[in-house]
This record gives sequence, structure tokens and C-alpha cells, in this order.
Amino acid sequence: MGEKPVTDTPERPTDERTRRLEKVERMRAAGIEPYPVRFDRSTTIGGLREKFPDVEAGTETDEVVRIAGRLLLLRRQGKLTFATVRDGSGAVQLFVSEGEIGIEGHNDFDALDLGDWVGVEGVVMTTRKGELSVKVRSFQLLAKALRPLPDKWHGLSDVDTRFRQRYVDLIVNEEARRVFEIRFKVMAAIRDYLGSLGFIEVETPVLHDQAGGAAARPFLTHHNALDMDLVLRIALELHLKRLIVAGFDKVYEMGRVFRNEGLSTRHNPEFTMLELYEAFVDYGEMMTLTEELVAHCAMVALGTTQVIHDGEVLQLAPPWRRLTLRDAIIEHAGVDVHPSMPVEAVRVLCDKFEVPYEQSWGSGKLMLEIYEKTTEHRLVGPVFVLDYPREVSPLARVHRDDPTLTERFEAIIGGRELANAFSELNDPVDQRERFEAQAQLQADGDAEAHGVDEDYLRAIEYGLPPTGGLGIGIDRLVMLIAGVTSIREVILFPQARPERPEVIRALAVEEAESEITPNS
RNA sequence: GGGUCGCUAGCUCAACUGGCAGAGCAUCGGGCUUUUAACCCGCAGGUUCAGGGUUCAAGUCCCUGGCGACCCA
Repeated sequence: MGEKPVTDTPERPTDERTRRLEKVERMRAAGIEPYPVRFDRSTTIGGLREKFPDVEAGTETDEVVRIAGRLLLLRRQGKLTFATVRDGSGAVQLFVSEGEIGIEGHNDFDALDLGDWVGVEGVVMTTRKGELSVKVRSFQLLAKALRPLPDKWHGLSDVDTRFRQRYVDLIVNEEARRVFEIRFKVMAAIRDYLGSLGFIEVETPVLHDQAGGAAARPFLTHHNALDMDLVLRIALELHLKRLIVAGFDKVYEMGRVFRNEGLSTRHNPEFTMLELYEAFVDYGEMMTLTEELVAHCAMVALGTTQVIHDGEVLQLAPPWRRLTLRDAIIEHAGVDVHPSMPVEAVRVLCDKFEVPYEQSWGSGKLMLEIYEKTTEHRLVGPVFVLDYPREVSPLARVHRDDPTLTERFEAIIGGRELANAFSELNDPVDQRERFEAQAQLQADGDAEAHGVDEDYLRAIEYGLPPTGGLGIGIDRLVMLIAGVTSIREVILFPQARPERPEVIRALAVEEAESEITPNS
């Protein structure tokens, strides 16, 4: 053995860790395996609680159970120890008495550390105070924890550590577990709901040879065998619409997309999108579907369609208010803007609202910029904002009543875009023109614009039926329903910079030292 | 990218204008057979993010860097 304890990230070696390592060695020396292969449970803790919901205080049943979980709290009281163990379904108290398992057994139990995984067998009972407990008859260490848990009362609150070591966050912070339970319920509710409507869930490629379907910078990667650069998808759109061409009436995909942009409380470089497409309908149906789907998710996850956002109660139950982009701007900025206006006139309005712009932008793009600066953040909603300029909507069909607009809406809740949908553009000639306009923007240096997707055009030249399409940011939906303000709270392992360089440096120093004085 | 704030024991946090670096929890030792963040007594635990500077003296002031939070673009 080396002369000093093994260090590893992120902390320096702790006495606690060394102590527990030594404990592991002692156990092995005594013939006890600290990491046994398996443990047969008779029930989960949740199942146990379900079976014994209401046992009178001071009862000892004749039911013997075998449960397993992580040891979270220990309360030793002389010849009696109370412990709290938790598995994936819940927590329960262990009642460990010297009278039941003897002095030696009790001391062995006492040698367990907080954080250890244990399996126990015992009789179901309640204490004098009525706490459901398992009176331990025998127990077994299932996995030794080497690192101590954070403070049992305050938990782990350092945000950076919480996200980097999410496993610890989830062990000790009830709120973290609550948020992810909501996330998983929401995702399951979406699949259930769409399935019940006849939608088919599909999976399309993550690696694309060309980015498309949204305005965003992609991540670049490289395929060695093909010797070609690829991008990670920024949207699901173009593949899903190929599937509508293929003859699927209703398809959806819920999956990860990647956008090469900054990190913030609202942005993580990889996030989860739901996109769905339905043949023969327009954006009106998409509105109905959106409000019903969101309300359904809230109902499943929370049991109510009311959510609290920024201290205010929002009602998600349909119907949601609908107003045009133009009317929204009139309402909140007090000016009437329309893509048909001369660009000079719209620039004057941009100046008035201190909206920066580029010379290449037309009235439609400027209109959207004005909306984003003056109006969007004030829309508490839920509200559907309809009819976006054609210039900023390269995949949406032209509005049936106004050739400068498209049949597109965004759902806004709490000042943020939650969903984006259109009557899909299915005219291949028009689509080619839009792509070419995007390609021009790209050539002019717009890193978020993309070129002509020839295969997509070929696909819709086979005929894309009239189609309604919808995209919902799942992370934002979960944030809304869970009532949290940072996207990192709803992503299990949010993006972070590599861990503290001084740790790496310290390890490098140790390596250098070990070269000078080799271990004997 | 700009601004503000933060980084102290394993965890959560203190340390007034520069003057011996502390508490609670966890750990360790002792006590306690119905606790619920159990409790009581005692011990130990520190590269104050890193590096440099000012000073008799730096957790504290200055500079550079790292990581993070919030606000702005």
C-alpha cells in the first residue's frame, strides 16, 4: 500500500472516507463482504406502507418482511436504536433493540454508517407514538458508502455541487426528488395522451449532415469512417414531416436537441423537445391540442390545472386567450406594426423602443424584434400569439388571408415561449424559396440560418398533405408545472464547466511526487 | 461580452473598522430501551478557491486567474 490515502475528486481525502475504507478492510478480514451480490426483498417500503396504512400505536404484527434501503438517519438510545431507511418508493423506520438481536448484533448495527445500503428482515410494528417500523431481527450491509452524506437538516444547498453531484442532491433534497417526479409524470402523461389520440412515437436521427428546422447554431462533430462532418440536430421537424409524407397520419418524437448557445436559467445546450405532426389539420387544431395537452400534464402531475408562477396563480385549463401578434404589440407597445409596412417606418419604431437591428432585416423580422422587446415578457398568459411574419417563419405556410404572414402561433406562459406551431408549409416551390432566403442569410453571416435541404424538398415533392405541427419545450413545461425558475432544476445533469482545475493540478503534483519517490 | 455578489471544517453557516479562525450537524469517545433534525457530556477536525502584492500583522485590503449565482446585452 502507498503511504498516503488515495485522493480523488472533488475533495481532498477526508478522515471520514479513510475511516470507512478501513472499516471495509476490517469487515473483509472478518469474512464479511461489504458489497454482497444481492438481497431478496419481500416488499418495497412503499408497498409496506400501502399494506399497513393505519396500524394502531404500540402494535406488533406477526408479519415478517424483508426490505432494503439507504440508511439516512440514526437515533441511538442506549440499548435501542431507531433508524430511517429509504428505497425508491419511500422511507420507513427501523426499530433495533438489544432485546431482539443481542448486544453484539446491536453493536454491529451501530457500526453501520449513514449512507450505507442495508437489507433487513423483521416484524412490522408501530411504536408508542404510532410510527410504522420494522423491528429488526437480522440485517445485512448491502453496500458500504465511503463518503459521508451532507448535513441531515440543511442538505446540500450549494447550487454548483447540487448539479454536479446530482446523485447527492437527490439523496438529501426532497425538493429535487419532487421536481423530477413531476418531470417523469409529465413525460409519461404526454405519451399516454398522444397515444390515446392515435399518435405514433418515432425516433429520428440525432446526427444530421445539415442543421435545419429551427434558427440556432448547431454543434459540430465528425464521423471518422465516413470522414465527414456532422451536426447534432437542433430540431426534430424535418424528419417528422418526412414521415407525414411517408403516410403516417399522426407522429411525434420527444427527444433531445442540441443548440450551441450560452447557458442561462432558461437555456441548456441540450434539452428535450416534443414535436408532433398531424395530417389534414391546421394550426387551429394545434392550439386546441396544446391547451388540452398542457392542462392534462398539470392535472396528472399536480392534480390541478393551476400553477403558481412568480407568486401568481395561472390557470392552464382551456380555453386559452388567442390574439394576433399584431394585436399583442398594439396592446402592450401601443403601436401598430405589420410586415407590409415600409421597412423605414418600422425602423423608426425600432429606434423608439431601442431595438437594435441590422440593415438586412425586413419589416417582418423587425416586427418580431419589437414584439420580443416590448411585449413577450409581459404576456403572463397562457395566451396564443398568432400569425407571425413570413420572413421569420421559413417552415410555416402562408396565411390564408394575408400573404405577408404565416399561420403560426406561439403559446406564451409567464412571459416565455412554451410552444411553437404552424400550419405546415407543404408547397415545395414556396419551401424552396424560403430555404433559399435562409441560405442567403447564412451566406450573409447569420450563424443561426441554414441552407437548402434538398432531401427534404425531394420528400415534400412527393406530397406533404395539409399538416399541423407543434413543438413544445419539455424542460420549460416541467419548470412551469413544478414551479421552478431555472432550467437546471429540471435537467438531471445540467451542463457545467469541467470541475475545479486545482483538483486536477493537485493530482498531477501527486503523480510527479510519486515519480520522484516511487512507492516501495 | 458587461456589471454586482459569492467561494471559510465532510455539510450548513459565523468571524464589527486588518489583530489568536468559530458554531450547529456529521465523525470519534462516554451516557441513555419508544426516538422523529432524538437528547446530554467530552474530543478531534482548517492550504479560509489558487497565485502574487501591501502590512509588524490578511479570511478581511489590492492585482491576476478559476468556479458559481444574479442582473444586463
